[in-house]
Amino acid sequence: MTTPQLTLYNTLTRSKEAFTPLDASNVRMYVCGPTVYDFAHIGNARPVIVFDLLFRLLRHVYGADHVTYARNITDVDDKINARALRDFPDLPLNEAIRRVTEKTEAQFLSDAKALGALDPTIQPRATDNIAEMQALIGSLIQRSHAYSAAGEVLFDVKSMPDYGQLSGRNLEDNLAGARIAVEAHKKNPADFVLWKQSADNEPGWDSPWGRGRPGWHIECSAMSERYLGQTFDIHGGGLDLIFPHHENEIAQSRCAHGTHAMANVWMHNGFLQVEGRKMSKSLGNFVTINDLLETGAMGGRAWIGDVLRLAMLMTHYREPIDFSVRRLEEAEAKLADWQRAARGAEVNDGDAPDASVVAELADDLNFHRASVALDFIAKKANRNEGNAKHCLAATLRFLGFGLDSLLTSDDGWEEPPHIASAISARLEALNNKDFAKADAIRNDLAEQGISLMDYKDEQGQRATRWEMKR
RNA sequence: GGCCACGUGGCGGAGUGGUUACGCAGCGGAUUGCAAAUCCGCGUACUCCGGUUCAAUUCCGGACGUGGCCUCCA
Repeated sequence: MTTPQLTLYNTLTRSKEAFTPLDASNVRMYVCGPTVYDFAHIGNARPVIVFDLLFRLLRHVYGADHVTYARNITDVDDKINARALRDFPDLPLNEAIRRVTEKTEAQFLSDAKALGALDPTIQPRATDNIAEMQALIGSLIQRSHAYSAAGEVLFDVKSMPDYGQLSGRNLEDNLAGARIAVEAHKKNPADFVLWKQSADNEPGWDSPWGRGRPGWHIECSAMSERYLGQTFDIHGGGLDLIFPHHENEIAQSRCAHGTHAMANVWMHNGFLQVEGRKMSKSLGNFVTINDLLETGAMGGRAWIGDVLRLAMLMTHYREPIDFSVRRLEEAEAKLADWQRAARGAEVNDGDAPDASVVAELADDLNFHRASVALDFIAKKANRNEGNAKHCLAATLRFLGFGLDSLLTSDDGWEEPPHIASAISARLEALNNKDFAKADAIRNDLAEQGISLMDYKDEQGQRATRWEMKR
């Protein structure tokens, strides 16, 4: 099989580029993960899903053992401290923080799994990489890219001539905004914190610059270096992270290592709105992933992870999305169509996905065009052409979708035996032309949420299959 | 105020300097005891105003609208 050429949009150059890994035997991708202080909302789900799709594609193209995907867990942050103090005021701070971060991290991992995302190769925690961050800060100071002032260590943006490349901003633009509070101890208003001192009631680690904690940007520089190297292939995250977070990561990593690039390709997913409005707690349209999976927060009912995944991927990853009930319904109907068409196929994990679907994804993750190709395969499967059914099933699995999640029920659900006996009783009634009895059985099952579909099997005999009604 | 995206038929959504995807919903037909599912067929849309061009939804300029960043927010 020929290896498809990947093309990816690079924020750094504002254009689509052919992708060539630094080392095809170890393709390396870093994505900014969650700060674990609260439930992840539906907007947080987008990068999880988008970069999972890219991870799957990279594994397909370069081999599953030749891709390293790191997604961090930020477990040191002032919002976490605030949450810990609020929720566990009676516990020692460190214990309270641990409660908050462990619980939130477990919730995030369970959400990601429900969304069909593979585990990243590595999920490093910030608190396990404090020494690496300190080493990086030390080398920035040594190279005169950072300085101490008022108990903080700050990055000196003026020391980096091409600071601002990713976001297309220059220091003058930032000044023009004039909304950055000019702090007297900074050489330049755009200088940002690498290390800050902690008060006794704040979490802290000993360091050459006193007991303190890292700034927000330094952790990603430290962890990506540790796990992926000083320069790697792809760095991803949400659009909002371009500035300042990713800009500052680049500044830290390149200046600390004296490299020309931190990552070759920078990818950013678009934002989403909910029912046409910006998602916010005050508008009452703030929905978490967990709300969608387990409550009636949208549309008065719960939605399975597969449906959320498709609803998210229906739109190209760089475009804005209006997340709505109608969108969820459409995704659900589409996925049910595919699952019906793939029904009964036996697939194994390694079975190859359809080449045309892969080719569409290879063009900057054009999932929508891939889904058009899937529709085409589904149509062939419904007409029983060739191996279309198997191909469809293998491709759905490759894309991270369940094969019968909408037709039966949640994983682990077992078909009650009475369904099979009711169906055979109905078939017997039908063969006796006792339609009243047959319809009574059908109605009875319908009330239990089971809908029936009659068809002719390969011998031309009447047969019936069932699925869950949603 | 500065910078940056986006604006396609009822809805979703790709793409293209001229032949005008595709899906959902809707309509018609086939099939079915009736349904459901499935199959076949049917829709000439590209915010507005200028400009470039033989030709613009597609390129350029402007307007309007929506959103993002400039505030450790995906």
